[in-house]
Amino acid sequence: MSTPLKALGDVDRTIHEPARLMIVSLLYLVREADFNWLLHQTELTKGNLSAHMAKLEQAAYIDVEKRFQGKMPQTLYRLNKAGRKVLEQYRAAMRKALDYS
Amino acid sequence: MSTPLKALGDVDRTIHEPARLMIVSLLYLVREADFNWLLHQTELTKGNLSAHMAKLEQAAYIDVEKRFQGKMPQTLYRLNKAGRKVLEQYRAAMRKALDYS
DNA sequence: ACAGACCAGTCTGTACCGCAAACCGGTCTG
DNA sequence: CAGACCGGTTTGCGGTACAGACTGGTCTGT
Repeated sequence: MSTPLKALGDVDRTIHEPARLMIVSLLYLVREADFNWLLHQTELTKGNLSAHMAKLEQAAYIDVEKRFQGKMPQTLYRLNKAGRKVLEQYRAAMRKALDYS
Repeated sequence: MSTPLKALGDVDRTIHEPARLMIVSLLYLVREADFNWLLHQTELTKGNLSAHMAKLEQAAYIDVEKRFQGKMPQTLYRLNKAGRKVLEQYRAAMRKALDYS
């Protein structure tokens, strides 16, 4: 068993990144969101958001659905089971690590 | 006023880095430590630890004292006022950001 | 006295990463 | 039909974490 502080050594870097932590937390709360909604919530640039979403997809933490809303393309994101689990573990680990006198 | 999640956008990257968060938390708790003690506590490599300490020093979060312990060189680190404050703010921000249903 | 192991760190090279701006295919407006 | 706008992706750049090689010096054994 390792101490809460040492556990920081192996936090999930994919989620630890602030922008992605924000995104993943949002998805955790809303269940589904499109690119633009995330764009406005996070206040990231488009390029930046796109890159982060790609990373989350590659890590297989989110499911991505591309479709057309009328004639305009739209991308939908959902946090999947793996993503939800990783976030919960991350939150627990961080809270423990930050919780001292 | 920004929501706790949005506040993630401007967390202090110097402290957010897991290795450094660990170091700074340790220093917060012990008040003073030398290189080797940190080395063993964190299980980082020497090069890595050295680089992190340099960064913390450059950010002016720690005070560094080089001296000799007998004939061997020894470096002592202490978290200064700025460092303590930044850590406290970071902890508060992270707890808020991670605290939702 | 000298060689080699060890010690406390620092320096260097590499691979990755976050970021914004440029770009792209397509749609809407005048 | 030209130019603004929309939903994203790609590119280029600067910065960063990391491990391993290196440095300057001390200790041990013979």
